Amino acid sequence: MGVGEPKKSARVTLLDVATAARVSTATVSRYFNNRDALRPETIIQVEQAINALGYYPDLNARALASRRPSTLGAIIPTTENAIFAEGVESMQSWLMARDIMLMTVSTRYQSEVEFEQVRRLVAHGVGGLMLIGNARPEETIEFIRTHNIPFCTAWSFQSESDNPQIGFNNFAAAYKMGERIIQAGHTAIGVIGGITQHNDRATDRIRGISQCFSDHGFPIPEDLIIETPYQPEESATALDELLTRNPNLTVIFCGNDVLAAGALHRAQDRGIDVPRQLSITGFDDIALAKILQPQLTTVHLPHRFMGEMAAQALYDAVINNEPVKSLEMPFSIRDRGTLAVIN
Amino acid sequence: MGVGEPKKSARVTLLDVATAARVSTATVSRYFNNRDALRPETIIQVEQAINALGYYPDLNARALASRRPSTLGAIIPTTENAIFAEGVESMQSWLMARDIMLMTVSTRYQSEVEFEQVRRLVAHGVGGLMLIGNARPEETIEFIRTHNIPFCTAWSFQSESDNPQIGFNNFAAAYKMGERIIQAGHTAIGVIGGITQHNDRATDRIRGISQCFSDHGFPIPEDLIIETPYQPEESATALDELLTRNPNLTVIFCGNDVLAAGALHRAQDRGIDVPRQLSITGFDDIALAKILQPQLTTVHLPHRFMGEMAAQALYDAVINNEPVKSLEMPFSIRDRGTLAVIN
DNA sequence: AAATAGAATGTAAGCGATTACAAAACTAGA
DNA sequence: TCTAGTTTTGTAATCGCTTACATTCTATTT
Repeated sequence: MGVGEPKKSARVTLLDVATAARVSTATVSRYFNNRDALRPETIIQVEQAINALGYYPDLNARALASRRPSTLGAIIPTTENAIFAEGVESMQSWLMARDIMLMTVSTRYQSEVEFEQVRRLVAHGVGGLMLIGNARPEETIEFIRTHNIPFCTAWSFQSESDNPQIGFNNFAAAYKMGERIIQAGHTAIGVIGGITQHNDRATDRIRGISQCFSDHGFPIPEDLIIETPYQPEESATALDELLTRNPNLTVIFCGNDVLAAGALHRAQDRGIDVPRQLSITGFDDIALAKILQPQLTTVHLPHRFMGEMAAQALYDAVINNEPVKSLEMPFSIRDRGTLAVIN
Repeated sequence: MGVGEPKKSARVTLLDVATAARVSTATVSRYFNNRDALRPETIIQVEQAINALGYYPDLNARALASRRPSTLGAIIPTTENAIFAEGVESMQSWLMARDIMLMTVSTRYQSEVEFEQVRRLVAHGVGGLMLIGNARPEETIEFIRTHNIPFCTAWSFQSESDNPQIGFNNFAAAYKMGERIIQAGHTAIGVIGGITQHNDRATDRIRGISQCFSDHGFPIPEDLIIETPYQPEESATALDELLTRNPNLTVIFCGNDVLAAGALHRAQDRGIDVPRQLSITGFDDIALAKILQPQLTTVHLPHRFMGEMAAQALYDAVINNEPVKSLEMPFSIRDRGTLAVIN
C-alpha cells in the first residue's frame, strides 16, 4: 500500500473495458447488444476485461444513445392497498428480469395530481406508462399520445373505452355476483360501494349489481346504495344506515373486501349472525378475505397475472414496437362463508 | 392543414428551445439551473420558447451530463405490506417534489436476491440506496461502498450496527411493551414472532420482550417463543401450539399486527374472550390494528415520518454531498382493547 | 495467386443535456 | 471618451453509450 494512493473510484466505462481488452468501444458494446457478431476469442477477451474491472453498463446512457428506454412508469391510486401492490409487484419483477425498471408513483387517490405525475415520469424518460382505470380528464391521455408514449390502463376493462386496457370487466363481475346472490334466494339487497367519482371500477361494480337486480325484477332502491370512502369504519356506518332504511335486508353487496370487512364487523357487533341472518359479499379477494371470520364470499380477480400481462404488453410496445392490445382478464366467484342460501 | 404534414413528433430538445429563443443552449440550460445568471428579458424569451414548444428537460441526459443522479433506489422485502408501503410512499412523494424518482423493488422476502437488485439499481444509475434493516451479507454493503453510493438502512436502528440507519429501536420498543404487559399484571407470556433469520427487526423484537421478562424475573421458556411466517393462518396455528404447551398463558406478545390478527381470530374462534381471558399485543400499528375487534393494543411506529427522514438523508447525501447520518425514530405504545389489567 | 464476398472490427457522429472557459456586452469611474 | 471591471452570453468539450459506415481480415472461388 503506497502512501497517498489516489483510489479515485470513478466509474468504469466502456472505454476502460475496451482499452483493457485491446478492442474498440464498439466491440465491447457489441458484446452486450449483438454478441453473435463477435468472434469467440474476442468474446472471451472482452469478458475477461469486464470481469477484471467489474464493469456494468450505465443503463441511462444506453437508453440515451439507443433511443430505447430502460424504464416504464406506473401511476396508481395508492401503494398501501394490496390490490395494486400485488399487480405492480408482479409487473415489476417481470420487467426487471428484462432489465427494465418500473417507476411507481401513487396519487393517494387525488386524481388531480395524476397529470403532473405523468409529466414527471415522462421527463424521467419512461418509455411507457400504465394508469389505473379509464376515468380521467381527456388531456391526460392526449398528452401521452402526443408524446408518442405507449400506454395502457389496467384494473378495468370497459368495452366502451378506446384506451388499450388490460383489466377486469367489473360490471360483468358484479353482475355475476348478483346472479349468484339471487340464486341463493336473496331479493332484499343493500349495496355499499366505493366512491364512484373518478373511479370506473367502483362505478362499474355498482352498475353491475344494480343492472343484474333490475334485470331479474328486483330493482334496487336508490337509497339502498351507499358510496363510502375506502375505510372499514365508513362501511360500518353505511351498514347501520342501510339497516335503518330497510331492516329486512338479507344481503349486503360490498364494492370491495375492505368494505365487506367493515360491514361484517359492524354486523357482528350488533349481534347479527353472518351469514345466517345477513349475507355479505366482497370483491377483489385480497388476503384479508380469508382472515375474516367467516371467510368472505367474494369475487376473485387475478391481480398478479394481470400485472404480468400489462408488463408484457408495455414491453412489447416499447421494445418491439408493437401496438398495445387490450386484454380482458378473467374473474371468478369464490364461494366461502358469508353468503347464505335462503328459502 | 396541409397535405402530408410530416408531424414527426421527435423530442423537443434544449437546442430547439435555444433556436426558438435565439440564444445558445447554455443559456437555456441556465434558465433551469442558474436562473440568476440571466437577464430578465432573456428569461422571458426563453420562457416563451419553452411554453411555445412544450419543452421539458430529459432528466436522464441531465443526470449524465451533470453527474448528479436523478433517481434513488429502495429495496424492500415486500410492497404488499402496509408497513413498508407507507414509508416508501412518503419517501417517494418527498423526493418527487424535488425532481428525484424513487425506484422501488421488492425481494419478496428472498434475501438472497437483494444483492442482484442492488447491482441492477446501481446500473440504472441510482444515486443512493435505501435498504431495510441491517441483516445481510457483508459483500452487499461492501459493493455499495466501493461504488461510492450513499445509502442508509431503515426500519431498524441498532446501536451495534455501523450502517447509517434511520429506523426504530425494535429491541427497546419490544422491551417497553414488555414493561407495559408486566405492569398490567401478566407473567405467563407466549410469544409469536416473525422468522428471525435475515430479519433484524423480528430478531430484536423477540430479544426485547425476552430480555424484559428476564430482567423482571420471569424468563420466557424457549418453547413459548414461536417464529412463524408473516401470515395470519400461521399465527393462528402458533397460538394453538402455545396454548397446548401452556394453557395458563394470560398474554400473547406478537411480533407484528398481522400475527396479532391471526392470533386474535383463532382465540375468538376457540371461544376465548380477548382480552378478558387472554391478552394479545401487536406491533407496528398498521391500519388493520384499528379494524380488529377489539382494537389492537400495539406499538406505534411513525412509518411515514421515517420515510421522509430517509428521503431527506439520502437527498442531502446525493445532492449536497453530506454524509448520511443515523437517526433513531421514536415509538410509543397505543393502549387499545387487547391488553387487560389482571389482578 | 488474384479476385471477391462475407465476417469481424474500428471510427466517429450522435443521444440531450451541463459547464469550463472565452468572448461580448454592459457599467461606472476618471 | 476610454478603460477596467462586472455581467451576460456563447463555444465547445464532455458524460457513457450505440450504431451507421468504413475498413480490415478471412475464406472461398477461379
